Amino acid sequence: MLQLKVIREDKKRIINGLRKRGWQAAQLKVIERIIETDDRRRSTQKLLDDLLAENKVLSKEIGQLMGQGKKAEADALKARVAAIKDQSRQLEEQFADIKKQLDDLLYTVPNCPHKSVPKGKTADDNKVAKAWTKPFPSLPADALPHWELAKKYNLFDFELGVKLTGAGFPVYRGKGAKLQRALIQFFLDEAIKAGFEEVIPPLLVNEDTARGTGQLPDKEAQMYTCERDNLYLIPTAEVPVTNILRDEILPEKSLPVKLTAYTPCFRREAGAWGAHVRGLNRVHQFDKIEIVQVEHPDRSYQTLQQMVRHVSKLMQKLELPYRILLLCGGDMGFASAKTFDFEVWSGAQQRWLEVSSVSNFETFQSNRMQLRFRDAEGKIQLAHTLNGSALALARVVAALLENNQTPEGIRIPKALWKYTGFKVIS
RNA sequence: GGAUGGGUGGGUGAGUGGCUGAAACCAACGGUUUGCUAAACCGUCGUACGGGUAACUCUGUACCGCGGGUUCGAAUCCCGCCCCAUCCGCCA
Repeated sequence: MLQLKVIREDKKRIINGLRKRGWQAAQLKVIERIIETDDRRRSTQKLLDDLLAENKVLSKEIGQLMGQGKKAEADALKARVAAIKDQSRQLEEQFADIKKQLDDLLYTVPNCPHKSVPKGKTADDNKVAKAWTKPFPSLPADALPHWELAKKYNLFDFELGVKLTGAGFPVYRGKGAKLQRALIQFFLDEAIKAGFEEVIPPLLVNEDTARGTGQLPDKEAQMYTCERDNLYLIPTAEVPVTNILRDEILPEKSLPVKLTAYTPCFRREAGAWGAHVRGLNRVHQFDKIEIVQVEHPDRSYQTLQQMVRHVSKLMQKLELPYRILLLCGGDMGFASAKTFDFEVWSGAQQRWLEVSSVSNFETFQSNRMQLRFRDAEGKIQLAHTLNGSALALARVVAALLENNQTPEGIRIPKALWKYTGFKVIS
């Protein structure tokens, strides 16, 4: 969530930012409400603190009087303390109430877009940051979409997944499974080469962790839950990996923290089913390699660019036609200040598929998570968090299969040969 | 799942009702000494939210797993919850 201090001191910038997300005057009123509520919180706290301070002093006096055997005088003070207590109880309730109101309001405000983020409402307003200028792969007229290719070459099986679990849980098999594993290994190796430390986190997380990265309360419906144990299946490795640093105060010299993890991701995608979701285009369980960085605020936008370059390199090595979009305010995620999406061209479907999203969250996550560092002057500041998919598998596989189909079989890009052990699927 | 023992600052760990935001030690940081390193010595060394200030200093409150209760006063006593460790059972 946004920092109160920033909302108060930088109100204009925040309001302008929210306008870029398409916020109207009526919605923007929440900013004033937040400031008013915070004013009430402060004045209530002052009253309460003063009362408690008096209480403390009197209590000490009573103790001394009792020690000296001056019982009558002590009793007189006790009466005053009792009155204070009544009052402070009331104030405490008020204070808790105001604080809750304030938090509830803060939870409704998304991150303020960076100044370079274009204004816009929907995906149509996104800017192409890097277009694909080379020709698309030329496929035969009877080119098959990946779900047909999967049947033809026995690579994965949706019906079987339905039998075992339900729709959206594919079973990969044979060379399809091997390809999956090869990609995971390839992506991890590339991340490690780029200086990320690999971690293998739990796939189930507790409530605090889900709250830390903002899945709770914003995206609760997106997650699968284990109610009995009060745990959540992770929708992305971002959740456990970023939370590794929750409630930490890092020394400045340890920045940036660079972590990577391969995990399956579980998403309910409730209500998201419609056109264009056949095959691997949208599934409930998919594999993803995530890269996470915790960075000094002064350097986080350089770091964002560096992460974009890393993902670009992956695309190039896999010989996939891709483009990079700079998301407009209205299409950005709730927590993000700036996001680049990567899309690969899916030859047989003749459409772009989103395979990566690289974002700078600035202090939006770290504020909620209390992820801080001690700067050169010894002051404690919130760190910036960034993350990106590098890469999400299912759709990459879809594009790979479709784009590389030939009459002789499906060509595997050279970069993967040493991982797959085969050059063609036939 | 059953039994027992625990949760205190970055770590170890003392603390049973007021003198405790918390001893001591370790780690860390700064300094003295030193040719360098080490050792020794000195010093600093929790967080959050307020008030005040031009600013540093100053100042109030809260926090000893979480929530509630008793009391003039709670890290300390009582109740509920959560978590952890060990043993047994089960098991990859």
